[in-house]
Amino acid sequence: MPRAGLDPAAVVAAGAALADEVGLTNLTMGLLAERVGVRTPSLYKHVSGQEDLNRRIAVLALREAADAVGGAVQGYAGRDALAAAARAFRTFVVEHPGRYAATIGVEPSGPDDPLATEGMRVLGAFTAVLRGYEIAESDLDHALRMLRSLCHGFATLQAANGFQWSADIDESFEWLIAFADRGLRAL
Amino acid sequence: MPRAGLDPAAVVAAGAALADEVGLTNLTMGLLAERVGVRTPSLYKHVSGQEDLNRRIAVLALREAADAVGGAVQGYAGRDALAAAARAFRTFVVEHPGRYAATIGVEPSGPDDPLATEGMRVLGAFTAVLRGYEIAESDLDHALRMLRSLCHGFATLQAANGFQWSADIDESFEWLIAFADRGLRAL
DNA sequence: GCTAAAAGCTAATCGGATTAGCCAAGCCTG
DNA sequence: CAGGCTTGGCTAATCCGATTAGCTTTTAGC
Repeated sequence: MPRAGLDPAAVVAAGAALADEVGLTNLTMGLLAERVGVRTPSLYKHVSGQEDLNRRIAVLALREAADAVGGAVQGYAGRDALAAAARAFRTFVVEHPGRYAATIGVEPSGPDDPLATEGMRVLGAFTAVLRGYEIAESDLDHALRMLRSLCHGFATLQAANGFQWSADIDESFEWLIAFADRGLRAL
Repeated sequence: MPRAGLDPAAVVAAGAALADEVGLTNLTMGLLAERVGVRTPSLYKHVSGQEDLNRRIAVLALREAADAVGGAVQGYAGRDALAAAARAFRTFVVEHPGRYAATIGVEPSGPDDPLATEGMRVLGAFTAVLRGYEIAESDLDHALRMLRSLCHGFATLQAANGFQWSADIDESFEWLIAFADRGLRAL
């Protein structure tokens, strides 16, 4: 019986991929074990359980989201930066619904928790976008929360297939970006 | 052994209440059975299983949300209506996080599904709000999605304790309402 | 080559969901 | 008011996924 050569990172990556494919709620230890070519109990050599797995997937997701959003914003400012960030975020959520779902509801245990660190990086990327607008210091937090709510809400609704009707979803999202941009410029 | 006098509605109502208390993910058939004073298998005389229970809780939640938002809007227009609707929605989600969570990810089986009906009622309430603004027909759907994303995103982030930092959450929400109002009036 | 930690495995336990099958309560009819 | 049917509840049993226990083999380091 040759070793599978697993390590926590490989297990987590496979778990995240599987969550994207079958949905986080259908991600089972048995399914993941099968995917990585190992018997179920062997997974416990790398992650301490389902909760731990979920946490690690969440950290991975936040890191990737932060990279995506942060990278997309590079070199842009104002409306272009806003559009790039929003698009990158939504693309990430829609393409990786399972791992993004893992980030919802997990709470960092403290300021040193990687979960907190990566979460801050995502916020940092959006904060960078806001710096391109003339926003009063007192409005910054609120604007950040607005942006976050908008992106999170739209992306999760789309990922959950929550938009049934007529209008084109991409078009709605672009409309949303324009709406937010006008509002932010008017502050 | 006297009868408990249960019926599907009572089971669903208890399930929704329990979900709000302990979180939807911790809602277990055993816990619910205990709550309604019956042994676990007896629940299956009223709901066909966990998935069915979840669906029914979702229908209940959407009905209540539609009632809350629709009722709050009565007699108001424009910014007042927007504020009333948004506040009612957020209050509902924050006070009933469990049952609202049940609405996420469930898909109506068809146009006659009560889930679809009640969902439409919620949308209808928000659509009524938008009628108080001068919005071009072509912008209506987008504006509705924007409003929905904003409310859904903010409420779920708050319910998941997703806002860690400094600024006051209620204040942010009021800021959000004002932001949306200005944007909608500028259309 | 020797050894100990690491990584797999099988077997067993546990808990929650669900099903099978039995029984009593309540209602409706004659 | 008894008989019988339907309904709601119960116990026992099954199933499945998570997790733990304990054994074995690989393999890095000496």
